[in-house]
Amino acid sequence: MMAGLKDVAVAAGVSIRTVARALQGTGYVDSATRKRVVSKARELDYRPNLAARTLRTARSFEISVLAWSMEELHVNKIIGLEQTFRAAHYSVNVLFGVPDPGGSKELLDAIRQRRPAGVVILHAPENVMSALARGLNEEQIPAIGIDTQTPGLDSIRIDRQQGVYEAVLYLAGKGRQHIAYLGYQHDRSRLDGYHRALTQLGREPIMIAVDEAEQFRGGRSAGRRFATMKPHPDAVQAYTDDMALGFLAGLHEQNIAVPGEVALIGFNDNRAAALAAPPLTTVAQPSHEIGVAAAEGLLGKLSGARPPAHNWTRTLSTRLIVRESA
Amino acid sequence: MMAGLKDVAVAAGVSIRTVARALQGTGYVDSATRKRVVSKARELDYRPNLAARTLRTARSFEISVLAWSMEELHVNKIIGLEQTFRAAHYSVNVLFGVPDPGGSKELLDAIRQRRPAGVVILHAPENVMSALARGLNEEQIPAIGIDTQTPGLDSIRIDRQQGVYEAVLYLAGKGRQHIAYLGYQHDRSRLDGYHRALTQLGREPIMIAVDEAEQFRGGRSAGRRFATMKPHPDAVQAYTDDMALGFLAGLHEQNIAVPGEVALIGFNDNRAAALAAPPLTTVAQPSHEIGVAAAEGLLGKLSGARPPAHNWTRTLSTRLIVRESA
DNA sequence: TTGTAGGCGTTATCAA
DNA sequence: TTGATAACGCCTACAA
Repeated sequence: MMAGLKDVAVAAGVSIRTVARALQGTGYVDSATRKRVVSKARELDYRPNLAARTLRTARSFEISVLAWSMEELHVNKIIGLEQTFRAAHYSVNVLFGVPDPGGSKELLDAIRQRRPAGVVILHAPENVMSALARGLNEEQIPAIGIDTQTPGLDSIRIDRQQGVYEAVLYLAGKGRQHIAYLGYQHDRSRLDGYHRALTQLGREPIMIAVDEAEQFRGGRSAGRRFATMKPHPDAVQAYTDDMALGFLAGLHEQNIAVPGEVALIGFNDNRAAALAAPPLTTVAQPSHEIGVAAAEGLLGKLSGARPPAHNWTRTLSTRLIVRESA
Repeated sequence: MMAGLKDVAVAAGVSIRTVARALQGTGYVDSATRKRVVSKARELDYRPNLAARTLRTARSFEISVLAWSMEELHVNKIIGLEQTFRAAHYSVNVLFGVPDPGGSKELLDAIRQRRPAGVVILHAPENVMSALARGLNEEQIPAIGIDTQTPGLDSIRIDRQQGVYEAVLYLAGKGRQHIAYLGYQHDRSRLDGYHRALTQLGREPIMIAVDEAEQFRGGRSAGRRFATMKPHPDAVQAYTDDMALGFLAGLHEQNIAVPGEVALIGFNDNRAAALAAPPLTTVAQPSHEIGVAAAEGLLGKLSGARPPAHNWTRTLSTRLIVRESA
């Protein structure tokens, strides 16, 4: 059996209370006593019973992480989360996607029952997010979002705009003259970065608009049309790696050389980017770091520390990974 | 505040003992009373306090999942695990890799402290595995492995041999005459499947041996040598998608057409396979199903059900995903 | 500086 | 068929 407070108390010849004080370092304990207690505790391999502690303090040491999908990019964030929380003696449990759309109620119930110390919410559709944020607020459960924009929910964000901006300047620095953007018209963040860079360079933007929801296919059909495009780009910044890889596939079918004829940069640094022919240069999200930052933010809240200026919301920078496609 | 047993008891005008009996359906309760209790419980949205229950019963409803890396293939397994366990009212918490090699002690401690109802172990180096399996055995914590071979640990396995066998027959069925295997000499499972198929076809095996640990690079340099190979294959079964994609990159540099000149099949169905140019035909692991099977196995153990013939160990089949490369 | 005692919400024993 | 009541292991107000 695993040793409890009482076992240690008996072994050290003191009361339970003294053991508790000695172990958690709070209150006065004679230093000789403390030493004896600590050594006995170690010897018996004492571990607090978390269930008892949670029952007593009404405060669990679990963090629930809510993920609607488990796309590759989330994985490293979650690893960052888990490692940081574990180091702080919290354990993480991940709840994966609620299938039904009206299901935020059900999800909230699952969370409430688990009574987590805090919740991390990965990016999800806005309606789900706001319902959830409201619910957690009512329950007084501290929460932090990753890549969310919901009002009232602190969030760790990624500066996509700046990432694309820098990538485009990199392309220009390599001597590319006609730098196009491949992506959706309606999604602003990256597109704004592109426009900012082109304005600064004093060049005309070239938009290769994709309207297909499936990114690889959208990129691929754009790649197939490449030869007919006017003006003819010699560089392309894509919305994501998926789309860039589709584009690459389309170009490949047309025997257009990358980076010879066109340089290509993706976004996200999916694993597939490194495995492409040629390996894709791309703008990487600092996924692991994002997870760590979110965990730190939530731990800050839990510790009751005074929030910093931006209320725990932070924006992290991307990093350009140069491979062979540009 | 969340309603407890006592609240329900007061509301229903009975003792808490009766409420407990009514709710867990054990022991005699007057059916009218039961109805009243149940309806009150629902009305008050009663949820058992899991910490209290765990403290009392010394039995948690948590499953620890041990993963040393979070490579893409593991993700779907873990999702399958989590969903299956959640449906059975268990929650899953994932512990990610211990960096230090002698760290299985530390990991074991983390597990012991959490006192999980059971543990799922994803494939890891054999020395770690066996230390862990022994430790869990000593602690009497039920465990199941995924893709492990450790004696004494039940495991859900994948029939890679058969998967490659079928893929090679598929290539032959497409009229390919010279089917090569690209991979490591020392790794038997897939290679055995390849040899079995070639023997059945009455053809000579063609081995393209890779000795580089980094699979993409190994595959790529093999692809670059392709033109000089004798006998000259018109089809290749690769060890993994990573290696296949490297091979594809090498071929691409040499302007060798796929599947025109060479057909190519990968293994694993990594996401990158679908995003290649051309999209890669590959042998898929039934990852989600593996997770479900592991969860079911462990739940079976937990329920104390009599183990089936193979002691909860099962082997699942792969599935050929036909895309454009073959 | 140390110890006693009560309670967190459940389950389970024993009586009624 | 139901109800007091003890106990799980920990934390902490209060007393010594």
